[in-house]
Amino acid sequence: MTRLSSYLLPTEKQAPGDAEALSHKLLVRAGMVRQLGAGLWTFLPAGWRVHRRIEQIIREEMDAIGGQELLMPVLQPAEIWQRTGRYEIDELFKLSDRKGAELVLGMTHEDVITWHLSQLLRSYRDLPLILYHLQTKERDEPRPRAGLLRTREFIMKDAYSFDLDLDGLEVAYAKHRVAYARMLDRAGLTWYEVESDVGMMGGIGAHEFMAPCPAGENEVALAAGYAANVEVASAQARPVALPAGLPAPEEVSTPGLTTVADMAAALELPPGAFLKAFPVVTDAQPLLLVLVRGDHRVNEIKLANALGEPARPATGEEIAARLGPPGYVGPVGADVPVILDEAVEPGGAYVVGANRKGYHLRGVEPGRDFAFQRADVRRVEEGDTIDGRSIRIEPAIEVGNIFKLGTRYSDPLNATVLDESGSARSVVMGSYGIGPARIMAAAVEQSADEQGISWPRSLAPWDIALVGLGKAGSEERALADRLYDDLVATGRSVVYDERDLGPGQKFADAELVGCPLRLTIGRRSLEAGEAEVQVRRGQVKRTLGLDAAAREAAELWETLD
RNA sequence: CGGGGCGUGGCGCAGCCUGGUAGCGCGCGCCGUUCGGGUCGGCGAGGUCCCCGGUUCGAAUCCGGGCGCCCCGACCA
Repeated sequence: MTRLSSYLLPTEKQAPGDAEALSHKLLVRAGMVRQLGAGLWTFLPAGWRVHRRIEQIIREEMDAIGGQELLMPVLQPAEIWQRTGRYEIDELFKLSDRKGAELVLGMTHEDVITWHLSQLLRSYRDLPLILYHLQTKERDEPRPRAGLLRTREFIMKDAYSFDLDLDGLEVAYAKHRVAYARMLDRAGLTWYEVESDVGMMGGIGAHEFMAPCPAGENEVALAAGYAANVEVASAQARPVALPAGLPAPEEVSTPGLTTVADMAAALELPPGAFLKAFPVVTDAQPLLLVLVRGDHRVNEIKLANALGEPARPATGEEIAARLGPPGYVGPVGADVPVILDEAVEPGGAYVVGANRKGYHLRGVEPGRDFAFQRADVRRVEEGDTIDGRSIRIEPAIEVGNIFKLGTRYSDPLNATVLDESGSARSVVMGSYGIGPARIMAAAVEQSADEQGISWPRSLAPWDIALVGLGKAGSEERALADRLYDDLVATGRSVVYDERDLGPGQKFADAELVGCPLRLTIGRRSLEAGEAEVQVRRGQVKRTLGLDAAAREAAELWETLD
């Protein structure tokens, strides 16, 4: 029985003043969620219904690939995280109990599940295994933002696969890709799977599932047949018109010109005819010079992947000590290794810093005038191409991700099995996460309109909203009461608005909350013997004969997205 | 962590500069009205002005410290 007169659905005309993202505004206005603190959200009854529907879709698809649901604690011994080397992660909440024992709040569950499985797995005959749970995660985010999109506490479905070898992992990984595709299709999202960086999870391969929308905080590079997180994307750069070569580099006076834009204007050359120098420092290298075209940017993740270790920008002192004045740094005559981005033409004549304040060199040819190592370290740009197809970059919400972990966790936690020959082998693991609240926010972002939320059929808090007009106790209300019973009898979930409010408010609320179908009973229904039905998406209205209204509405619901 | 903004009834905001009875819209309660697109009228309730300290006869307002929240960047399994 869901009658709005006694249901906690606190709708608002105005969004919270500090809300920015569309999903943030609408989920609050529609009475689905309320904020408790930075990155801390309460799901109110209607919002929790949506969350639970998403969880159910996830469960069904996990079970379909043989996943077994379990439940692990949020509160975890610190020791396990110390053994895997993840205790130092800043986002990990740390605390101690009354006896002084150190604990953490789990931000994910690789460490715990691997610790368990290290005791439970004995033989290769125990494999393969897929285990999952839906459990709260706690993360001390540097900056929670955008309502449900980045929170400090959230529920995640995380799954873990255990196999004897990499071939087994590939099978489990492929199963999850299928399961995730089904989940997101069933949730009614527009989404794509992209190549991604492995990040702090460690491991040997990863994909992300992205739902494009303006509030997304990830950037995705897309071309026909290609999709990648810009963190790892590669593409063919747009060609640049380079000036004619010179027999040798030639110094030019460029006083006060330290930006590519300033120099491009002064020398009347395109920005792509310059080489920007980024001095960086790594554990292994005291100083490295990274060169990219003037119209390009260094992608620090791709750089770290190319170097095999993270790099940080060199300080002004480090640059001055080994090269020259910051702003005029260049590779010619520099006694440091040079990484040259692949988008730089081998025989081209470029302008570079002269390592002397107020001067640059022009006509510099990589290879002739300085030695280098090649690497793809630039960020892809809008208009780059892949096999001739132009790429675009758009924001997206990361709703899920999957990782090939390998033995990143089984090694330190001694999760081994005996193989057929009787020798111990570390199990090969995969890790698979998906966030119901992000799916919820993405669904709002992707399908809302001027009137409010417009849920995909599979996620709506109720299948049908029934609006009963007229005064309480009126004839049309009695009619609406009967239709409510008929609708419930069809098996569809129904929210019945029998509040003592005017029609405008009821319609506005119904559209804000966004159930896929709305049925209206009013005086008109009495006179004409029909109910009005409105499809939320597109707000198309038609009338149904009262006798068959419930059945026909249920049938219409079946046809919706 | 760097930069910016905000904190005043449930929600959205004004008042602060220039110290002196805390205001507006929405919402809420009651009465009447209306009942297919946020109806109209009347009456009414509701606020530690984020916290602590200081200045002052007097602080929402000025000063100091703290806390909280939002946005941009950094960061982000």
